[in-house]
Amino acid sequence: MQISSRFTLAIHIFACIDTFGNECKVTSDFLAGSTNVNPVIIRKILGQLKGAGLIDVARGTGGTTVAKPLDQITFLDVYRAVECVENGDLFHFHDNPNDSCPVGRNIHQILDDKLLRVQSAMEKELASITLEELKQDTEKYIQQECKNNS
Amino acid sequence: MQISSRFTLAIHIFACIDTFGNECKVTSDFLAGSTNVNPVIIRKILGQLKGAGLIDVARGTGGTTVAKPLDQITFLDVYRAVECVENGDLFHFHDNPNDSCPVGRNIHQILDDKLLRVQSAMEKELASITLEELKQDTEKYIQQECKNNS
DNA sequence: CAAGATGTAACAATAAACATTACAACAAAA
DNA sequence: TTTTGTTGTAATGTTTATTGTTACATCTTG
Repeated sequence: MQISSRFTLAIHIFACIDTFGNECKVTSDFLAGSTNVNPVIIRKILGQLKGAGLIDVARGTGGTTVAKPLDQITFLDVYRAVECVENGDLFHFHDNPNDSCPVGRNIHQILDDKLLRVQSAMEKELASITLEELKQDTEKYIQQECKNNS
Repeated sequence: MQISSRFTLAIHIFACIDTFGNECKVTSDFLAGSTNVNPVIIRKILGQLKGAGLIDVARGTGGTTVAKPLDQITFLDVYRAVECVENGDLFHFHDNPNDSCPVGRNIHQILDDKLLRVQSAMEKELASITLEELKQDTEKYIQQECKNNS
């Protein structure tokens, strides 16, 4: 299965805060409009991002802001915050390999480090992308679009 | 969500062929025993591996063999064969970002290449592991176990 | 032909994602 | 202080993919 859309949603949320945060209040309804996803789903993701210390959400009055400098938040932080994979493991292992078979008994010994290598390679790349880069690119593409329409 | 256990099952299957292929016939029932997974699930995976040209399955008589030299099959080949992710995309993107929002309209432009970078890093690592390495390690750990018991 | 496999269809069970309604708790402005 | 708009969250439903299971036609060889 694919990695939950919670991740791309979370990134989309940050792009919205970057773009609209100065002009207007970024509420869960606003984000629901931009992403085309139910506001309650958005609020759940906001809760996870808040729990990870990446954003602040204003109770009562409403609105979301980023809690840390953008170059200090990576895609990996976001990925981990929204818990895309259970237990942090990218690969789902079959549950009860047969203990009385030499292969079944040793399959974890054999495989686990290899799977971890793959997972680490992926996470390393996630860690190399910051929200600052996201902001730069978001501005770039939106401005490009403006030029094309003038 | 995590990547389907079809992948680790497929690798487990190859480890069994490596280990038992010379001594006995590796049938779907045998593999079901070692993995502790239903034979029909095994047969479906065997069908996918066969479709990708990685193994031969003997109709009627039964039994599975590897179709290519082990150092010419990578974990990536196996991963792709068992179709762990839809459409080949590791990340699930929310379906209909709002076209009338500047961010919603551009989110794919902004994100797609970054997601691809991450996916490629992961696939590159998958491609670096061969079934030859798997076989070596399988033998190693099983022999280690024998020593410990003597 | 008989025996033991594979290939596959059909259906059930489970689990996670995502949607939706509803409402209490909250903070600020009127 | 009441109103207004928002967040937090529970409860429930819908959908989709996974995995399990039964059943049986098909195949190969002895």
